[in-house]
Amino acid sequence: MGAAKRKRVPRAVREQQMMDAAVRTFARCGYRAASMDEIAERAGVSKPLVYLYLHSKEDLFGAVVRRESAALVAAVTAAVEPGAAADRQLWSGLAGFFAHTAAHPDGWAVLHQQARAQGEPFVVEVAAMRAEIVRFVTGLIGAAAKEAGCAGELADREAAGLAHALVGAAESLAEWVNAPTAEGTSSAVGAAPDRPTAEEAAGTLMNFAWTGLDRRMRGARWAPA
Amino acid sequence: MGAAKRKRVPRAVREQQMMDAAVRTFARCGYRAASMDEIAERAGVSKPLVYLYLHSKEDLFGAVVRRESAALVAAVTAAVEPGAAADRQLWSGLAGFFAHTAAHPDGWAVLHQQARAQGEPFVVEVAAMRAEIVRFVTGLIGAAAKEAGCAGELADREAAGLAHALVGAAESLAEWVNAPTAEGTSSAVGAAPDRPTAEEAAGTLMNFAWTGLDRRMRGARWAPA
Amino acid sequence: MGAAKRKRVPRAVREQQMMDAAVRTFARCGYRAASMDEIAERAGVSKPLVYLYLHSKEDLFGAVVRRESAALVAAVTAAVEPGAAADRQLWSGLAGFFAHTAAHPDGWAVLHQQARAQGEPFVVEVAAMRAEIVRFVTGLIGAAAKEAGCAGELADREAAGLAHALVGAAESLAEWVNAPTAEGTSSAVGAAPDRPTAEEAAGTLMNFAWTGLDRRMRGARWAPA
Amino acid sequence: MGAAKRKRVPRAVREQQMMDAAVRTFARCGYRAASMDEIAERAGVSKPLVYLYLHSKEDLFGAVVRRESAALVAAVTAAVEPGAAADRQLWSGLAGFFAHTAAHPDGWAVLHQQARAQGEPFVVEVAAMRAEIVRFVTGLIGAAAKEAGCAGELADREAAGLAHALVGAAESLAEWVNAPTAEGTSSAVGAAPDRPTAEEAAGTLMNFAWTGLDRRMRGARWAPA
DNA sequence: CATGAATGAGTGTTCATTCAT
DNA sequence: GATGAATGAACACTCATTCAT
Repeated sequence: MGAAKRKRVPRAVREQQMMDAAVRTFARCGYRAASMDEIAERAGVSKPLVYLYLHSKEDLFGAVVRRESAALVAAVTAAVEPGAAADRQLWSGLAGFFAHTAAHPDGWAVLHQQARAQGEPFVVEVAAMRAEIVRFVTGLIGAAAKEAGCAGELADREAAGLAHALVGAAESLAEWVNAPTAEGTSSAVGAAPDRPTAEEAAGTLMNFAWTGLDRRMRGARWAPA
Repeated sequence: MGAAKRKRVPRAVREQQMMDAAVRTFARCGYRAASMDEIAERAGVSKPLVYLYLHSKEDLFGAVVRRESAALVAAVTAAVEPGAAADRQLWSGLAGFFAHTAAHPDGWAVLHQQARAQGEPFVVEVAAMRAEIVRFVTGLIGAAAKEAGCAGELADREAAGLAHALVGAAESLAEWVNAPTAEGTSSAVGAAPDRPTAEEAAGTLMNFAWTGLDRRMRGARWAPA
Repeated sequence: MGAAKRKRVPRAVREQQMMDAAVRTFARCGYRAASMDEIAERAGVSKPLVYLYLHSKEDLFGAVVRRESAALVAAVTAAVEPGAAADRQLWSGLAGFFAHTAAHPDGWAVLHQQARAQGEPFVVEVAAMRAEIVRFVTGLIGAAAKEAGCAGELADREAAGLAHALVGAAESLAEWVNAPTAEGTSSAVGAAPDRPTAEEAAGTLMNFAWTGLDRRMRGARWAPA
Repeated sequence: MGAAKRKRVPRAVREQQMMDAAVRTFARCGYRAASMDEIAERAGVSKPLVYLYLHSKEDLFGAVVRRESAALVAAVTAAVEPGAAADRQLWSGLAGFFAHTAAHPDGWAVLHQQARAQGEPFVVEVAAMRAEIVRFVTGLIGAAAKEAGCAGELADREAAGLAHALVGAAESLAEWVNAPTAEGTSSAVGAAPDRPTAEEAAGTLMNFAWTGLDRRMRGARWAPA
């Protein structure tokens, strides 16, 4: 009696609620500044329950990082059309990336800003996820080169470098595009009219990157002199 | 005996020593996890002296961010040849950027990872510095468009977007190139034994970006269909 | 084993224990010199618990001041016989005051010496309590004047001044009476071996003050010439 | 050169300047909260000089207490007319007391609020000074009793109690009278019109106390029944 | 004589974490 | 299963105090 009796909720659901609260809190305060008290309160449970289910702050953060990493990779993977041409695949993957980060800014902040700022265990985890994406992009670039009929022209190492650059460009663009206004909900009914959609952002980047890649794959080169 | 008892050192010098220690500590532990005790010890002074000169942890971090920001901007600025062609300027600026981040990884980590993960005062400060660089790159892209004789073709807003993408690509490449070991998990290509020089990294990026920009400025466009 | 490990005690009780410890510590060391460590130890709990319940040193001191103020006012109020004559009421109130300060010397020290030596928030609080008592005494003086049939003779402002003087006299007497040892330096009379009871002290003060008030109310005046 | 060369000043003068600064600082912040840095700065000298002359914070506070004690006693002593009648002497002494405390509120605050709130060494010192004044008043009361021709009627112990009460009443009245407006300068050109002068305050107190004493000395008594 | 440089020791405060109920 | 009660360990910050110059 009294303050709205807590409903009995299965463990899996409670864990998700806790992680939801943790994502928000970690994104807004940073890993260290976020307190377990605040997370528990935001999740609407008592602190010992958080420890019972998720064992420690470090474990909780790790779980959050893994969940958000998986969600991002899943979103990008689901966005690409498997059989399409390499450029089309790249474009749709980028669109998926922009859409997901726009829809889940807190998750993206945890991955991109918080996890990378903490020590060993987390940087590695998020780096692995990023490496997976880079590898995927590297593959697309290689495939495109093959499609263009000039396989040997582009060394594996250079392709990897280009993929890294492209992924970095996408991240930077995502931050720029999502920055000014605050946490939009997913449905996006009231989005500002001048904020580009995910597809537009992907188009802008392709416009810049793909043409460069395309010419590079055909043997063009820039030299300082 | 032992650790040179209480050497008298002028204030300006001590402040630099403290900030050096702070850069290392903040880069390795993050802002919150770094303790003033550790910073003081690494600087070879007592904690009260740090407070006497730099007033608070927040002030110290701010001073560090400003010093490293200024150093990075100075390095990039010093690297470009003022009268040269736009592409040449871009290349040399990129080379300066890669060289500086490779030479000062801790400073770069503080700017790129730590300061952006903390709240209001610092994100703004480092964002301002980044904006300055983006503006410079935007200017170069505009100049290049003019040199190429196709001024009206490229909207200001698109040029800014391209600049953002390019800076992001450079940051990403810098992290890849300067990484202690490769982040590959499975088989992968792995890190090359010979880390590329700053000029090489700048070349790789120009090779990818400039050719794309060049074609884009001449009206080429990529479209999803 | 040893000091009763972690006994579970309800919050309300623990808070009183903490405040008891705080009263002793603040009275003996002063507000600033008292350390939260010492208070916690004397209360038999750990420091974080003190902070969990009482939030800060300032809050703790404020809570102590309020509790002791209320206790003193309650003791004085409870001592007076509501229907009695004004002089009788005054006498019994004084007796209550002397009895309470003698029984709770630490509480009295916190109110009279420590709280008044600290800044804004506390001086005001204790001044308000004192003003309440002064107001009560002022009322009694006025009532006595009416009883004596000479209402207009005594201006309100003079009555307030007399009340202030009387309260000050009582405070001073209380300190003298409750002093651990006499403060005489040279020969002096020294402390009497038998400390007067509260009723005796009240009598002494009435003997001095009431006769003066009585004559003053009948129009007597002292003039320097 | 540069910032107004400090004039060479004899030690005795410098010490007085330091103690002036200390009185202000101790009165406003309290003993513990006052920092030697602030005192030195307010005195316009460097901190080591304060230590050279006054050895420690405790010594400095002690010196201040002694100086202000002596000044108060001297002011009261100088105010009484040696040969006059006892009541006249008491009145003029009270007037001296009110005048001095009004003119030196910081000194009075240090004696009455700060010194009494600190531990052993200072409470004793200020208590001794107070005892001296109480003894003087006790003597006056005895003399008055003798003048009134009823020596045996008033026991020494009761006279001492009355003196304590009278001194307490004076202190309380002084605080009431000096409280509302802030630190007036000594000359008192712009004093509020409704703040009583020292002579008026002394008159009020005599009006109340002396008539009571007078009757008491003639054998009158108040009794609870 | 006077001071900038320097520190040991301590303060209030917070947090992740556990147990008894 | 869920929670109020409780703590060990650490951290940012301050201050009285002393040398070397």
